[in-house]
Amino acid sequence: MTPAPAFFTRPALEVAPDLLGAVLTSTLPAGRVAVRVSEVEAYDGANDPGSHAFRGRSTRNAVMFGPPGHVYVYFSYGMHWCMNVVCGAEGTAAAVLLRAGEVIDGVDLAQQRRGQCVAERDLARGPARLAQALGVTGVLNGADLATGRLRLRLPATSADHVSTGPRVGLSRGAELPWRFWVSGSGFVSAYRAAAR
DNA sequence: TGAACGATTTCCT
DNA sequence: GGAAATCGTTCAA
Repeated sequence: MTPAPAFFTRPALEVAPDLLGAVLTSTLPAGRVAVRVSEVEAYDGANDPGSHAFRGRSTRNAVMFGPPGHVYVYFSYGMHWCMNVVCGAEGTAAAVLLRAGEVIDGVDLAQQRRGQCVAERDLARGPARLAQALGVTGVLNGADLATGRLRLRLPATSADHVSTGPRVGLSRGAELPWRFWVSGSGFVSAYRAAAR
């Protein structure tokens, strides 16, 4: 089922676990790739020291403050793209980072983007890997999930078992258990404690 | 105007 | 287990 607009108009902490099992499909000139989401992280704008929006609105994070149901794509470490689903009421800057998933359609294209030697299990296991497998870059920043080249489909029933834990790679706010993943899934990123 | 660092990945030892 | 790659954003001066 395609989620109703109201699905996204909730706090990130409520939307995040509901996204587990959802299928994200990118339809671009190169072809179509679909990924079943197995790991996410919640970011709660103004109150969250780990969020890009913690210090207020800026050119980069403007999309987070916009209407929910859109995609926030950012450039990281000078070489990687990562994608979020904007949620919460407009102006709240809440978002959910898609950290990992399983490629269930368009495996050939995903492998072409990621590299022929990459194992199928590793095609979208990690936030930057997931974005690369789907062909997501900055040009899709702000794209609307309802009408754009990216579409989201919710599972008939929510994930059976959900695990929670600390978020990955943050120097601040890392103690909050705002990471969610499908228990026992092999398509989950490897945890690494924040550097520093 | 400059310096530090990051919601990461990959390759090396 | 450790470090490099690489650049836009942010913060300090």
